[in-house]
Amino acid sequence: MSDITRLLLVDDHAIVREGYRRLLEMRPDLRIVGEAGTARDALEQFRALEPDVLVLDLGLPDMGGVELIRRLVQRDDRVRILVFTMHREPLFATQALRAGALGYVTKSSPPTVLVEAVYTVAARRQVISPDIAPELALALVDRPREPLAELAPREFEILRLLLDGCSAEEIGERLSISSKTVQNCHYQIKSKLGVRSDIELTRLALRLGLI
Amino acid sequence: MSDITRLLLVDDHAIVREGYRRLLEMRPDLRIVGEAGTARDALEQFRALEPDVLVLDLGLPDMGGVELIRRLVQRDDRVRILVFTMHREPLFATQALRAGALGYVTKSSPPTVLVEAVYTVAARRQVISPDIAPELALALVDRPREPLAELAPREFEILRLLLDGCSAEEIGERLSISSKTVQNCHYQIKSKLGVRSDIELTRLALRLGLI
DNA sequence: ACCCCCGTGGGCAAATTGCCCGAACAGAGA
DNA sequence: TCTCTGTTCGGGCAATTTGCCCACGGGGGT
Repeated sequence: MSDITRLLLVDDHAIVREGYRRLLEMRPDLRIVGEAGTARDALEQFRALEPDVLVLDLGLPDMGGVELIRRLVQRDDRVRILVFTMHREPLFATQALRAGALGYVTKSSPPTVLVEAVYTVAARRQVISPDIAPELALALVDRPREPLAELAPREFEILRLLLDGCSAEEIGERLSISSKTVQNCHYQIKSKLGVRSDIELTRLALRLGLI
Repeated sequence: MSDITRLLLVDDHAIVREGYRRLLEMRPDLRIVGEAGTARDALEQFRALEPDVLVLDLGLPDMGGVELIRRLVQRDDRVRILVFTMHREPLFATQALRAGALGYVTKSSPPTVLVEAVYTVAARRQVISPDIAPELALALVDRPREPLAELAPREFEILRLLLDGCSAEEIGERLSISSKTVQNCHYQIKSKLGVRSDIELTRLALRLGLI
């Protein structure tokens, strides 16, 4: 095994990606071998390049980040994925880690935290950025059975897109599934969370920190 | 006046800020004189440094970005502010531009768009990133005025009941009107506020302080 | 082998939305 | 007074969505 760690960066904002690309490239033992702005692109490049670590932002335009993690893990459960995102909510972290990510670092973290986390994940060890670790721990202790835990990964994914204001058709297009499936899922979500209107759904999501 | 343009960067994600700091610093006639991660910090540094252009991300932790723009403009209406954000929604752009920002560029834009926009704003000219310009124009043609002022008193009343989670029938009973009238009203409200779903409606109400 | 959950979608009645319309009723102004 | 304009109230009706059913295929567990 080489002593150079090969990275694939996935982030839908090209400028932001360029930014931390430079940050990571300053390390002589890290090499960025590819970049992607969409999940489709990421999957393709991952197959072609076989990077050691995948640095992934959630919220890609064409597929949820969690969904992408699931697919990659399904293909090879030894993939090393470091989630690097702006989302500070414990829910996102738990979803991502449960899906198979090895690390979770927020974009609010100081630059060194990201760099260190890349090395940690490369060594197949788990890491959570310290700024959200306490909340994450508390959230899991306080409410191991919060309503959102009832949601299947896919439902969680679709919920996020719905909360972003996407229509069923838009979501169907992005995820390459029928809009009917999205509508069914929408119904399932409301059913599982015990709300009867989208307004109540949004307010619940607000209370749970999803917005 | 010097031919060097002095910039102040405001973004709550240090890593992201570092990223486009480097991008902008590659231009010899641009100089980043300061950075801030909070609105309070930004105000303080703006007073101290008097930069030519302020590059601002919306969604600071301590104050809304629009509110920060308002305060800066109130102090000196010649400030040159370039909003640089991930938000692609026309609502954010209109709010920011009405508050007094000179430019609005999304983080989905290619790097060169940001750089060009900085020069444009430095020259006191307005700029909108081309990826959202069409939607923004259409949104303004459709609804040129302040959103909530458009609502008739009755519509406002019904809006509040809707936001409380009441169904159309419940509201109809309570107000002694037909549920059909409530539904029509519901539609009128969404139309006037320019939202397409109840989820967007709820989030807009949230931003406007109705919840 | 078995079962169960998950993701996927068809089907279909019931409800809601989107957008048209008109009536009743005010207050404002010529 | 008589129009003009705006608000409230609702009917009508097509198009869409919701609520709830079912089924199929695949993975994982036991």
